[in-house]
Amino acid sequence: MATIKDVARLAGVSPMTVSRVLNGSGYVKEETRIRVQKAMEELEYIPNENARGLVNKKTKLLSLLISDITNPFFTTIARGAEDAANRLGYRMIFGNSDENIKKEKEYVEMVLASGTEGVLFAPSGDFSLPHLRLLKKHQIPFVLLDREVPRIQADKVMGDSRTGTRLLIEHLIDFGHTEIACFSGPSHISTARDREKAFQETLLIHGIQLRPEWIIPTDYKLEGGREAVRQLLKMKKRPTAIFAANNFIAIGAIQELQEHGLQVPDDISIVTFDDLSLATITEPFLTAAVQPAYHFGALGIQMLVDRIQGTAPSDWRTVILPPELRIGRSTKRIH
Amino acid sequence: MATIKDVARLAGVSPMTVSRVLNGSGYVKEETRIRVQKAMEELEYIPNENARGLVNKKTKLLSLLISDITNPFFTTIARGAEDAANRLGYRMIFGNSDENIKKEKEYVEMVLASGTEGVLFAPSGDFSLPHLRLLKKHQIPFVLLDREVPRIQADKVMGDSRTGTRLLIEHLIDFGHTEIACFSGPSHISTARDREKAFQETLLIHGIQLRPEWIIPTDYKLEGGREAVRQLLKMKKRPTAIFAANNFIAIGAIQELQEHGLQVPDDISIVTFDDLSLATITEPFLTAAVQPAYHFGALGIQMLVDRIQGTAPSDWRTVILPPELRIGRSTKRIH
DNA sequence: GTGAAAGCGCTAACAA
DNA sequence: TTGTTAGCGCTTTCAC
Repeated sequence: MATIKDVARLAGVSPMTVSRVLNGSGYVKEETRIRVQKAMEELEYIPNENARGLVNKKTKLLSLLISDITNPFFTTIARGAEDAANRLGYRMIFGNSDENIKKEKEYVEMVLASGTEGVLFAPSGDFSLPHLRLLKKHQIPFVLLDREVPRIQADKVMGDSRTGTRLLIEHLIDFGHTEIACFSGPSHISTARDREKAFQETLLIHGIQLRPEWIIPTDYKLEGGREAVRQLLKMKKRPTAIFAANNFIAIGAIQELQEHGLQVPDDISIVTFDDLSLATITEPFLTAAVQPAYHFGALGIQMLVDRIQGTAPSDWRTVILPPELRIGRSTKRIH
Repeated sequence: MATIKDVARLAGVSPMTVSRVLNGSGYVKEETRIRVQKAMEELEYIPNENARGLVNKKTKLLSLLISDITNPFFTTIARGAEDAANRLGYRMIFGNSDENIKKEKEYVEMVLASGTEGVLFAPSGDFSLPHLRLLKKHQIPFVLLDREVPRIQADKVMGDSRTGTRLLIEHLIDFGHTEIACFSGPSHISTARDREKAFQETLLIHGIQLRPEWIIPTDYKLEGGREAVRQLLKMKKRPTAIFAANNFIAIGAIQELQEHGLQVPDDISIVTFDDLSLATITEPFLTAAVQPAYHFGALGIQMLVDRIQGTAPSDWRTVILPPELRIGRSTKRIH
């Protein structure tokens, strides 16, 4: 592995001159520059970023921490983030916390240890607070993605859970449903709280009686949706529709319903947040409040880089990206 | 940001002692160790991995280069890789080459610059050769994933394109199809070549006449499938079934067919390699040769770490993971 | 224009 | 059991 010294020796200059050529800093005679560049190519020299970072703290490295790499919502965010980062001259590393606070901690420490200049952070939930505090303490700028964390000041790119939920529930009401269950996410995740609250509000506004036993808290995973269905099926009275707080819950629910011989939408309708992008093979199956995931990522990186380069306004910015109602085949008009 | 010196000062020892506590190397009096650990906690000390890597070349960092982060096949690989890496005490960074040789090059350089100990590499195609040579030159071990690259010696985790293709085509034949088109991938990708070849062989074995115009080369993306359909629809004679070389081609094809008023499987059947995991909402829609993506990743990391730690056999190993035929609703019996 | 010296945070090798 | 010295690959500062 060639070092700056090897290049210097081959080019017959000092390491310092090579460094100048590398960084385009200071004055270097055109002739010397060319000689150095030739030497770099010949040795297939690649500057050691660790060493560079050690000296000048500019690693041109950003991190993206997402909470579930198997969820298309987050991988699409990753794509948006990556494209934006490359456009702005930054490299990216990705970490997957897997909705797991311990893994998240490890990644935050790894991020700190790696010399990242900034973090795009999709927190696993409220318990992410200490991790964010840690980033603050180490003066690493970050942008919060998708989920709020109480008691933390930061730039944020958020969805609009309230509007999305309202659109979905009103679509159900429009289709004649008044008996609607809510498969909610974990209460330590802000979007889960917001969606559940908006669910209750929307019913209230439309004068629909709320049945507390139909609000089933679960997690944002397939198994959560399955478990919620099992609970629901034990009850005497069943709803005609389900509002699932995220895509995985919806799919798990559909799978479990299926296994119990219930068809969507014939036996029960279902709506959800976020789609599966690719799963929309023919017409979209899931009726969903679709969020612009790619823009979550791209915008987040933009804000992060603004903050790193000091071009962001001094007060924190929150951008809210609205969801769009996309009607699929998972909902059916009744009555 | 606290350094090892700060910790040393607070604990009243030399940096070297702190280093020993950190690494569990050498002898440290129990009492001293505790004092140092207290100091580390108090300062929320996180060792700078760059500096460590600079010294001892052991960064405990692995890289995964995948060719399309939006493809569930690859994200599932990522999960498998990550789990295995964590289990073995390594951290991971992910890079997405986006099937783009230029981006791939940038990532390889970034990987080299980052001090990664090894790379799990899903090459974008044959043109990845120079990048692999570069890794060799820098003595970074790597394991090739999913795709072969001619003229390179390496450990490999591969699928079995031949068997998978045969299973799919024979399923079609079994369903009465003899007029089958092949939407092939780019010829610079080994799996695409293998699948196309296996397609031809299987037809031959079953005495089915090959129609060269029905072999349509395209890329492994949605748009590729769409474009292939447009070409197909211009022809006088249309097949009753399509063999798509990967999942994205299949989906793009289905979408485009749909837009031309053709239904799958009623008007045309379709089979493909790899599923979309989540897209299998109810029963699986796509009839597919499903590959064990998670194991691709997990096994790849295992082999990589074996190589890094010198516990691998001296000659190169190739593991072939067989696909499984999963019959969905995208194929229909005819005659 | 170019180079020498010093140091970023850490650890291997050697001393004590 | 602990500390000192030197150096990983690079850049900053200052001299020439």
